[in-house]
Amino acid sequence: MSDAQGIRFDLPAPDLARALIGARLSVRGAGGLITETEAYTPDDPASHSFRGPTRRNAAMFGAPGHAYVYRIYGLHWCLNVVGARGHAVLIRALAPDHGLDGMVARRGRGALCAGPAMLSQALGITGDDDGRRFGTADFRIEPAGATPVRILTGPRIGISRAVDVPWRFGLAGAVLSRPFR
DNA sequence: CCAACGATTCGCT
DNA sequence: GCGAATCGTTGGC
Repeated sequence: MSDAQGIRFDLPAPDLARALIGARLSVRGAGGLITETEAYTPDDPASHSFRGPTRRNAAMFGAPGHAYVYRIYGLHWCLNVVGARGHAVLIRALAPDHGLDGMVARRGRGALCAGPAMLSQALGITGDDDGRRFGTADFRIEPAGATPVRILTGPRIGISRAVDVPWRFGLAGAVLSRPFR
């Protein structure tokens, strides 16, 4: 049949993080296959949602399938996909497959999408996208293909708490922010 | 109120 | 490998 199965967003972050590996993210005409994700849950000390709703993390406590975009180090933006209430998945890397010209224009020299802030810059994602719903032509995530993919796991990057929890996921052999070991 | 610190990246050594 | 950039959020007094 022709009905395209959409992604089920209403999941605990670790499950959604795995499901998003190999899915296609498209933002205003640019995007590609998601190759690296990290999961953050409400009872996770490393998560922005750990201390309950605030102005910044409001989207994490909103409806599933929306974006949570936050500013890091006062200068970069990071994109998350909201799952079940208080759960979110950080998109850390992408294998670009369309809209390359725009990405190059926004990124300049260097890797395009091999890190959460690089990816946001390449796709033109900013705080204006915080709370936006995935599902329109200009802002969407399509499910991974039926082809089985090998998914690597490991500890998350750049956090100072719950450093050993293995909630980082990556597509084997793809562009990543850092290698898995 | 004020000080410290990021779910990072880039450039230089 | 190391440190600067840069500012909103957080946590302590």
